[in-house]
Amino acid sequence: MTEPRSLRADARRNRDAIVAAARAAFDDDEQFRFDDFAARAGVGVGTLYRHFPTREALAAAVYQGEVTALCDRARDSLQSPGENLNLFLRGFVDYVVEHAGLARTLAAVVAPAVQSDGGSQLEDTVATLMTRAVADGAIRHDVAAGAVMVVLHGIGSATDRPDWASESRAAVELLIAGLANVA
Amino acid sequence: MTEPRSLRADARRNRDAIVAAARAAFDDDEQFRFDDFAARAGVGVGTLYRHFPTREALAAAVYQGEVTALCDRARDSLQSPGENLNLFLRGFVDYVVEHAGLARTLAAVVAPAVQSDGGSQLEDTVATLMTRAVADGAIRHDVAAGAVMVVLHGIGSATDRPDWASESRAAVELLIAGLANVA
DNA sequence: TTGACAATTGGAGACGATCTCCATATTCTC
DNA sequence: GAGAATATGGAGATCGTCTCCAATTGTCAA
Repeated sequence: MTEPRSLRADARRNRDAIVAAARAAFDDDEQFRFDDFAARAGVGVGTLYRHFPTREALAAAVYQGEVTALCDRARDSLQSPGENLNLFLRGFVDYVVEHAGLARTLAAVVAPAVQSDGGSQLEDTVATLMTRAVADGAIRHDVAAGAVMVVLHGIGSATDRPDWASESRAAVELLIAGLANVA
Repeated sequence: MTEPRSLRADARRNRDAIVAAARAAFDDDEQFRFDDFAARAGVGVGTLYRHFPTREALAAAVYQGEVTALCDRARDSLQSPGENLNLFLRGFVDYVVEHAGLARTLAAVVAPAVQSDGGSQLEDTVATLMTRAVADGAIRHDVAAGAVMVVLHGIGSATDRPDWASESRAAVELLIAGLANVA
């Protein structure tokens, strides 16, 4: 998914160091000049720019890692399809709430890049969970994954609201209620 | 709400011209250097900076105007409280979809400033509509306006999704379904 | 191991956007 | 209409972004 093209050992090391440094900085909600990420990762500016031509590219790489971690959780659950979906949605909020700084930064920077890589990974996971839940009769069949994504998007980008954490949880419950099969 | 402090006539004129120019530029999704807004409004850079110290401040002023226009609609409706709320929510999506460029720019820039002015105006409107709908037994009583705000936030900030418009409409229907009183 | 070649690096400096400052111009008050 | 208060504009300082290439480091065949 990332780059099957083999990177020279030092290049890969530097790349990873940069992503790790950026992740840490984002998570702490620190504000950095783009060049500073280089210093922080112990590499030169040139290196930073070769690996990540733009701030968005860097954010996308961090985002990618986060999303993968998040989606991996969806596989381990042994509940019914309906419960599975609900657990994933609630887990999503918990994760995002736990990493507010990260969410804030990523939401601000990553939007356009998201379509390409990690965005679809998240969407695929949601879509799969929903398809199974529909087959199980647990949720309505007439709702596309995209609608759910829009709500999740809101959770990720409303971090500046004073009462964001609890409101986000409430929004997910609202979402789950809306999805429920009322047949 | 904006500034009760009297501004000199020329100052007010310039301020308005800047906001109008910015609104137009945002709506067209044009990308501008901050200084260019000055030229566009026919004023000097200094004037721009005095009125709007930051890009955010300018975006917030535009946002403020938009939100006011939006909330004014809520007053004219003569339906039942429940229908009223639904109409407002659907109207919100329509408006935002209609002005995607504006939404995109504002969502990207305005986040922190939103709390102060226009943000609460929107939230107040939603809260009022919800309170009435609850009183009328049309929607659940256990959902705070904040949860709805988070969803609306998602609609405003997911503009980069390829199928954003229809997904946003679907998200609102999901929201309305979730709010429905299932008693 | 070693030499030759390719990939990668670092950071000085060019570039360009942002923002400050203040002499001048406009509006307001009496 | 004079003086005080307020607002203006844009030249230039400032500072973050990004390019470029000589020097370094990793790779691999012999």
